[in-house]
Amino acid sequence: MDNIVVNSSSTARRTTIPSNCEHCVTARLCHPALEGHQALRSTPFHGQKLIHRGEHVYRAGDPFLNLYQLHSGSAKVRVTSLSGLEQITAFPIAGSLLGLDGIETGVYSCDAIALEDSLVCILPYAELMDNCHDDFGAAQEFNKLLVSNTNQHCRLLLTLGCMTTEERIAGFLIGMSEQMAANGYSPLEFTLKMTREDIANHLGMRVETVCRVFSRLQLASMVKMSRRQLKIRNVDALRQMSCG
Amino acid sequence: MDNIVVNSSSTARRTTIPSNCEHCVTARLCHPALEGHQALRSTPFHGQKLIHRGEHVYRAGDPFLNLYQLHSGSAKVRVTSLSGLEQITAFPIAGSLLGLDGIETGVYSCDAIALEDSLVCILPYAELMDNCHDDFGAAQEFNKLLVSNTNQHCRLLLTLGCMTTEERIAGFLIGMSEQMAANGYSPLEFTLKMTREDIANHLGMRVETVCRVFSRLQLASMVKMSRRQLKIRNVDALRQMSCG
DNA sequence: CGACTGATTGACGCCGTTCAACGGCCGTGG
DNA sequence: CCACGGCCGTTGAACGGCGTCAATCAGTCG
Repeated sequence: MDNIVVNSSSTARRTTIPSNCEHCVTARLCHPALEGHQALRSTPFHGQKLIHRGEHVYRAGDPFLNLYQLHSGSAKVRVTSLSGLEQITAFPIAGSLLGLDGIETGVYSCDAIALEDSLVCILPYAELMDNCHDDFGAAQEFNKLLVSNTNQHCRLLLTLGCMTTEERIAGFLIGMSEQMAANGYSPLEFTLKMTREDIANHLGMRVETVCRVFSRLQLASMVKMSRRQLKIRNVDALRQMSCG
Repeated sequence: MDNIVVNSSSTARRTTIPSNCEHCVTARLCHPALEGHQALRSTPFHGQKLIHRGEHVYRAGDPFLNLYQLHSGSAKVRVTSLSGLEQITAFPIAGSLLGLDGIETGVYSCDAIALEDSLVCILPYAELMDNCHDDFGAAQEFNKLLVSNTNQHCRLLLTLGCMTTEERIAGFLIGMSEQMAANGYSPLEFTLKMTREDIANHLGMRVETVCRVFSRLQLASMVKMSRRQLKIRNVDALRQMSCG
């Protein structure tokens, strides 16, 4: 139901609504017509954009105009303090909505950076708001989406505030696994698209500690890792270690 | 402009719109009529509720019906994991809106607990949504409010992920100070309403460490503390220590 | 092929936790 | 009113987990 079609670069230049979007998780927001509301029957399609690995989807400080839905690929969302400290707050994958942080002030407060070549759908916020204006159901869905983001951050706060490094890593892997499953991929075998450095930053640790924990998990036969390729051998043990 | 009238228990049983609310930060959401929109001219007032120190405003797991605006007093918002780990995500004070975490699933995901006897305004979510339906400006304000919440959590993530204990405490005090200033209280002299334990939990530390850092700050003449009464002696040093 | 970035492992030291004891404030009840 | 008890806050000493520094290795890209 939530199937996301995998990146196919041939769709990068389309100017009509991609047929993929019929199965898209937020299709109702993009194209309310699909839901049979008497609202806008059709929403202009504003195209997709190919973001290469390492490039920004948007930057902190840029004027907030669009939301971006990750159609394929993956990214990291990063917040930076005045003094230059950086914290990665999320690793969105296909289906995720990016750019919400700009809603508060009209300026993005985070950076979103592609972890691999990724395709994003451009959703002009003004038009999305128009849709919400006409389709109150969509507006309420949108509210839920905003709060869902907040609640995810709460869980991460709990991780950073209360857990040991082992628990953080275990929880991180379980989370990634579930995210994969929710998108129709294998939950037990996938590749981590981010560096150890990124993982460390996200979890409030150092690279070396991340490596050491990975080594220990491997020694305990809970996972098998070779570079970024991951195979989970004992989900239950991992889940137990992650503190629920 | 953002003045919040201090708790007066005589208002606890009012059944009409309290005159205080004219200056309330979210008055537009509660009472859109005040903004001259052609939407609802008047919104039913659903009363206030006195919450004693230590009592819950709402509990995780309760069905989500109302938002609560803290009219006076203060609270802590806490998220709890399945395994019983707890993390305090915020210390809202007068003017803050509580209960947003329930929007995602229709069930509150956090606990909100009063730190002192506090007065909350009850805002039935359904009626607030009705207002937003009729007054699209209010709906957009509400979106900003939701995202503002998320962005605050991002800053806390940065604190927990990147900062030393001293930087966390300094940042915490600066934050409290600014919150006080924004509400018309003295930014340099106020009382912390939460326990050391609460502060420690919020900042991902232990009580003993919190005490030790406080002691050091006092030794350095940056603050003067006696129990929960706080006087800031050197804001600049504190702000610098807090890592911007 | 060579330089560079990312990943891994070891040795060491420090910051923050843990454990323990004490002091002080406050609410309660006599 | 005072006496008591419990919670909150503070301080000390010792431990240990994780960060720091450094060296090595493995891919990757020019």
